Amino acid sequence: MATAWELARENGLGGLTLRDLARRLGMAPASLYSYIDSKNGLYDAMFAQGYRALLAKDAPAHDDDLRTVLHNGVVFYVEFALDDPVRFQLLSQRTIPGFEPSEQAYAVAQEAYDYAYSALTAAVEVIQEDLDLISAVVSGLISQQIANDPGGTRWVRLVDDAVDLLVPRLEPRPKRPAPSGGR
Amino acid sequence: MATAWELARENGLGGLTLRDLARRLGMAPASLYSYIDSKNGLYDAMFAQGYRALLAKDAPAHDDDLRTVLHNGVVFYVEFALDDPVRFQLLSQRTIPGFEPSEQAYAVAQEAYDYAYSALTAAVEVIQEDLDLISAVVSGLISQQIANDPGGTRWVRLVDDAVDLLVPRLEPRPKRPAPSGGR
DNA sequence: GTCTATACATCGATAGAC
DNA sequence: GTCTATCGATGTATAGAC
Repeated sequence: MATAWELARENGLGGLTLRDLARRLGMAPASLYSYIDSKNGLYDAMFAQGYRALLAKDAPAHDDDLRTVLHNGVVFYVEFALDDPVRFQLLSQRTIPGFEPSEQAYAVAQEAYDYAYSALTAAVEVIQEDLDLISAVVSGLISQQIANDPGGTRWVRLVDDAVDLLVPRLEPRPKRPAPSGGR
Repeated sequence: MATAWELARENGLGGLTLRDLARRLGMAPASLYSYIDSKNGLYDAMFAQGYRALLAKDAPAHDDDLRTVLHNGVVFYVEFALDDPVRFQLLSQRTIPGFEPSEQAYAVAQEAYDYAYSALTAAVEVIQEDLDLISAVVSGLISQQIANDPGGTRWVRLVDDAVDLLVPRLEPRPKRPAPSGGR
């Protein structure tokens, strides 16, 4: 798996070939089929592993201040994505023709997203549209950064501005701790 | 070109093969090389043609109201993108391994972006960071829509909300100081 | 079980005849 | 311009040695 990621980073996600992988592992290409059932099976394993890496990353501490929570959450995910653009491409964009994550792999993805949003949903009352808007803004920053200024900071440095955009929309609905009963 | 787009829409951008293209055109695969120099050359021609299609699309009329200008502009580009998701993938995402638009094709892209932003830049004073933030939000909405709810409206229907997010950031700096009083 | 060896269809691309 | 023939590389798959 590590070697597969390595090659994907070198030659692009779609540029990954089983023959290259076998060569670097010192194996015959056919031997790979003892570990994977197909190339898409390899992508599927990488997909799940990618989201497990997100789950393994230390989430920012929960906080009372909405802006802090949102800011830390956005930075958390942007860091994760830009740390390995190829991984982001596999996890968040549908770019490999014919590849569809399996049900099990998709379940890991779902769990990871819940994890990534946990601090936010704990801090304020949010509806699905809020999360969708946030995901659009954040993934937009990341994908523009990767596609149009790889290795640079042209869009990453707009993270604070993006948070400023989003905070007012979420602010009017502070979550009440519910002193008596509730929950 | 039309047949190439047709096949790309059917089999995905990366699923386009010269053999399929030749077969549908009733030619031998090798004959294609009288018209293109390589498969990436074909992608390059499609890239330029895609942006020429954006330039050919009727831009929304300029308007005094910032919100209207921004809203129309966002709808203008979102419509263009979702009208042909494969085209959006080629034009705005770096998804084909080894493909890099040529200098000429990139010039068309630049011209198209100036065109797409013309109404906005005419209405208010904007800096590069404003445009980058807008492009991130808009492309984020589009790519999330295509990747996670193809054919649906889950993210498209958030266009108004996205505009609401952006307007306050652009508002405090009206371009026309207004002859003597406030507008 | 894991490997080597090999086969097959398809891919982008080239050479050369007409 | 279009064709046939062919190349090396690729994904996939099977047979069989150890």
